[in-house]
Amino acid sequence: MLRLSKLTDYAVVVLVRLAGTEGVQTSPGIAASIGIPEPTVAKVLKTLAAGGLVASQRGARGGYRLLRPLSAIPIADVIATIDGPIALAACVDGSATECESQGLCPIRGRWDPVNDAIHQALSAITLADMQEASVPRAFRVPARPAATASANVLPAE
Amino acid sequence: MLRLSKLTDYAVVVLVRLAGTEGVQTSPGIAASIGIPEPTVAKVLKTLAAGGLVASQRGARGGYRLLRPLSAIPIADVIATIDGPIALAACVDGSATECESQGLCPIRGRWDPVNDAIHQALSAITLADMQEASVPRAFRVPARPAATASANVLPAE
DNA sequence: GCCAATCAGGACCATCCCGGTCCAGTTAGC
DNA sequence: GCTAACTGGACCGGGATGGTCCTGATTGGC
Repeated sequence: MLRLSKLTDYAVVVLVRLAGTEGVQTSPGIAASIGIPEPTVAKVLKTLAAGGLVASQRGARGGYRLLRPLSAIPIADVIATIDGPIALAACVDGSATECESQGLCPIRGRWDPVNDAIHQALSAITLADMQEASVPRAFRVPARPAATASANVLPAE
Repeated sequence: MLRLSKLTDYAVVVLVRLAGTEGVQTSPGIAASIGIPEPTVAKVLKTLAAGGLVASQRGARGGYRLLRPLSAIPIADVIATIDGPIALAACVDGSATECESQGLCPIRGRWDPVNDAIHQALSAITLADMQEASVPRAFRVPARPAATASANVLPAE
């Protein structure tokens, strides 16, 4: 299934959401606007800040803001920030864990080309590619001030 | 981390090992030769047989044999057989599970191009690509009959 | 015709990792 | 000084994964 962590999925949503505004946005505000539990969003944002994808402003009236435009953020970066370096299996050069049967394993280290291929593929696609097209126009939030955000981001339903 | 299941890793090793002989090989024999617990190898082989990558011969003197040369088996097939269809996240068209906040999610369904890119990358690399080159010559088991396999597959070193 | 070897297919369990929550601490505006 | 917000850590439960075992079906040999 090639499982990608759910946190990474959230991160993409959060980043796209963050791109919709010019000022900083608080994690409670973002959480409310995308319908993800607040502590989880906070954790994602903290990780993204540590990874240098977003900037954090502490204190009152603080929040997070995007450091680069979506078009300059390949998904590989997001995945690497949240999930750690992109590597398929344990049998990769970087990993410290040696597979126990390495003396017998006939293809040890051979996952590298596969990893490279995947890394290339993921580096070629940016968040902007994921955002544009086929997104319902209703959700293209156009730089709305965060002030009243928590009140009316939810479509009337 | 983009975790790939360990079973898939085993499957690759098993398939490469299977390619080293012309006749059928039993699962205990393969297990002994690659240093992986026998029941686990049996499970992998069963799955591979169900997926059409190997053929099984039941009864006494039965075993498994490869159906295609390694060069005709893209890793995407192995992964799909063991781990299920290649899909990164839950937010994919094929998945029946709807993400609960789909009304709010601004990029729903947008993982598809990413999945396609990864699928292409994995389809372009075959098991032969992973086997050849940079493998110690000692491990290039040259079509050795399975009869005495369990005794001397371990290179003297 | 019987027996042994081997695959088939399931149930089953333990362990690890992930997702999610919470708390104490720090910073910055008012 | 107080409050709002980020920071960093610990913490815990659930689910998936890896691994084992058992029973049955099939085939070849004696």
